[in-house]
Amino acid sequence: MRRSSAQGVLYGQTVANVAGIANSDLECMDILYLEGRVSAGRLAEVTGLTTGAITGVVDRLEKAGLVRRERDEKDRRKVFISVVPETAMKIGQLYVPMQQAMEKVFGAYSDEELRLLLRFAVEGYKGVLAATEALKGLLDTPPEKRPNLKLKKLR
Amino acid sequence: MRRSSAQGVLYGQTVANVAGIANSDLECMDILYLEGRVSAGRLAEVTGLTTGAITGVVDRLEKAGLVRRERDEKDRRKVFISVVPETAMKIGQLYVPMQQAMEKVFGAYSDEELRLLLRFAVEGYKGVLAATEALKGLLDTPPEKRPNLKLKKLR
DNA sequence: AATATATATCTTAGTCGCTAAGAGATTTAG
DNA sequence: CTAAATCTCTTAGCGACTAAGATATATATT
Repeated sequence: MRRSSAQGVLYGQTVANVAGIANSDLECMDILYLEGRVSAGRLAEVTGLTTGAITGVVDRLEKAGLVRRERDEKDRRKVFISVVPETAMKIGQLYVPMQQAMEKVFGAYSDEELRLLLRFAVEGYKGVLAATEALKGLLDTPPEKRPNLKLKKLR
Repeated sequence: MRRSSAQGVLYGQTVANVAGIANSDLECMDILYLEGRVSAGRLAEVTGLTTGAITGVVDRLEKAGLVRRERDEKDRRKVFISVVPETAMKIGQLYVPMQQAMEKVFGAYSDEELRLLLRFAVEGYKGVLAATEALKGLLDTPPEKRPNLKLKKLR
């Protein structure tokens, strides 16, 4: 599964490269697909980038016609980002090979087996989230018991 | 699963950040763990970086004491990279939360269910590889039928 | 109402890893 | 025994990122 994950990252890099956008830009497109309309700050949160970096990401994506900025009328400090479906579709096409490959993989399982895989996917995601929390904890609490590499402070 | 994968990438970024090395550096450490002793060129191949970038990666990792360069005595152009286990272990410790979380997830399944998950992992990896191939094919064969974003040529 | 504090995004300067191109060293082919 | 191929490293320049602070708007305090 680690290998699949690594290979999946490579796939994404190729897509970004071909589409002529940066990796982070594509990552943000992905989030926008998954979460829909999202504020700039939330993008920073989810990607782990600074808000300054997100400004750059959205600038590039907007110039490429892939997303739109929309000021929130309720809270005029906020900027919502939303994908422009017609343009974003072109990038989506580059994922067709991946989708087909996955359909083929999943097609080999019975409904009951798929239920197990779904359960695993959900539980696995919870696990990764828990691990992320635990890592943060590991970094906050124990002072000097960690690998004494030169630690850079965490954002 | 896409979400898990994205979150896993974030986890890795945090690890790299804390360890004071670049993302690509950590990715290479990962590959070195999985594949053992590997040539600089192979690292470039697997990561999708240029050989020049790999030189930088290995320079930094070597300076941090995480890997060693070894010239191949059979073919003296080649440079093999291998991890220094004692030092690399310190980074490995940062993956303990992830390992524990995964053990917990997998612990909830019977042997038979685990066999299914293993089968899925193997087939899934094959699928991702196939998709990568298909993507390359998609880029080579049809000339102008692709998303007409400004295409950067592929490495 | 007026001021202070907090929040959300953007701006700027500087840093760092990456690519492209080519150099150096070694191996393989003709 | 020269020529071409292969592998790594070097160099110059570029572009995305961070850190810090500026700007604009919202919320809390008096």
